[in-house]
Amino acid sequence: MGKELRIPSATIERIAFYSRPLEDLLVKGVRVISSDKFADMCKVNPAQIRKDLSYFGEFGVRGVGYDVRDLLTAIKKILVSDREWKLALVGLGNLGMALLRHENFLKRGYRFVAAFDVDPRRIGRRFARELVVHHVARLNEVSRELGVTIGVIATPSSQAQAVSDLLVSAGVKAILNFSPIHVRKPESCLVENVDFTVNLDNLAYHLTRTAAL
Amino acid sequence: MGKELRIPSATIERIAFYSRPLEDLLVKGVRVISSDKFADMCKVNPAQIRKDLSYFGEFGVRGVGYDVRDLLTAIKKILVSDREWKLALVGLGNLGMALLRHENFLKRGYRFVAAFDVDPRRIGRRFARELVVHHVARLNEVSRELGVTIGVIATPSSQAQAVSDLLVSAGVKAILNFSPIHVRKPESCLVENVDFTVNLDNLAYHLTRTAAL
DNA sequence: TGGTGTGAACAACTTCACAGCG
DNA sequence: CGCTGTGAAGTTGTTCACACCA
Repeated sequence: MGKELRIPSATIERIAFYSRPLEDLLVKGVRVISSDKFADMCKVNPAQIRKDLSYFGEFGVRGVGYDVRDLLTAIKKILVSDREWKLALVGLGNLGMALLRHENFLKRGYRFVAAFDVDPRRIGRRFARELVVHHVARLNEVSRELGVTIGVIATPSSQAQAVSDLLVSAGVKAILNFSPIHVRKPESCLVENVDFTVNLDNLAYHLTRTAAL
Repeated sequence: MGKELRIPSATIERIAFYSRPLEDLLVKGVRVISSDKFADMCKVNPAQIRKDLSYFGEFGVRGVGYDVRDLLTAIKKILVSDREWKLALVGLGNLGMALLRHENFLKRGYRFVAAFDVDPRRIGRRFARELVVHHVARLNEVSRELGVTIGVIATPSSQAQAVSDLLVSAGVKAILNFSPIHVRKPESCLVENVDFTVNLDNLAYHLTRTAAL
């Protein structure tokens, strides 16, 4: 019924994921899908899907299912990925470069509008039309000017805390952190950490438990 | 007490994370740490840390705390990251290249021993000492020969399912999947999915709820 | 004394089961 | 009739509180 109650963060993550299979269905020309079939695609329980969606409203038709296009639109609205978010990248090493060039971000409304590094060989380099690499010293100035809302840290971990502080003082309210340390930051700033080796550790652990190698 | 009981998967993920701050402490010369202080570093509840560790044994000393070096060793043993795991990379686009060059993997015992692509310009290219890029057609043969245990998918999503099937048929038992689709695979094969845009969706959602922009 | 290890209380999340509607 | 939406039951994970030990 979508009453204004506390929404489980697990629900948000699943909702974000649902949009991908929905896009597939749309491309394939599927118009309507039941929670049962969709659950199958997403590998979750059908009730889970119904409940997740019910936090935000009533999107289905009883006896029929969900209209694929409408549901996708609704989800994008929920996630606020129906607007464009401006990102700043800090650190243009291998990973940073790959992120800049990664097309999925732009497809989903996340646009890099600024990039920063300390290496003189990288400064001044140009990507896409509008994106120039600046020295980190100009982070505050440039970020504010361009209206950056999300910062992406792709520096060595030794720099991550300093970069985070800079981003915070530049008014950036959310950070996606690819360095393997948890940065210290004020309450008002949100951080998501991404560390691939944690995923590998997980696989390694479960590999040795479940399947004998 | 470390009885052989079911271990929460959330515990495994945290244990994997604990090793990072522990390494920092070790470098700084800190010998012993209490669950309180360590919890502070990791931003979790102290009881959580004690309980997580207690699933695997008794590592602490009452009235004192945990020996940093011993605990780190114990954790590596738990995660089986005290041995080397052999990885195969499929897809040498921007992301794939960045992963190959990313030093953190090797530091933590994950070594790329093979790489595959379909682009003729990439095939035959050499990385590090021992790593040559092969055509995907040779995936089965080369992977078996080198004893690959974990496959990493960094191809466009259109190829992800086919690559997954190939890896499975080459006897690979675990996959780290960077493409934004959930691949279909047999029970016996473990998959971890990584999709940065889901992290961004999360940030975007919480940004608009908590802080007014 | 001070900090671990852990049963028991609590909180969060998931699944069930079915009423209710198209 | 079939499938959604949802309270209630069940499951899993987290935190408390304190016995116990170095």
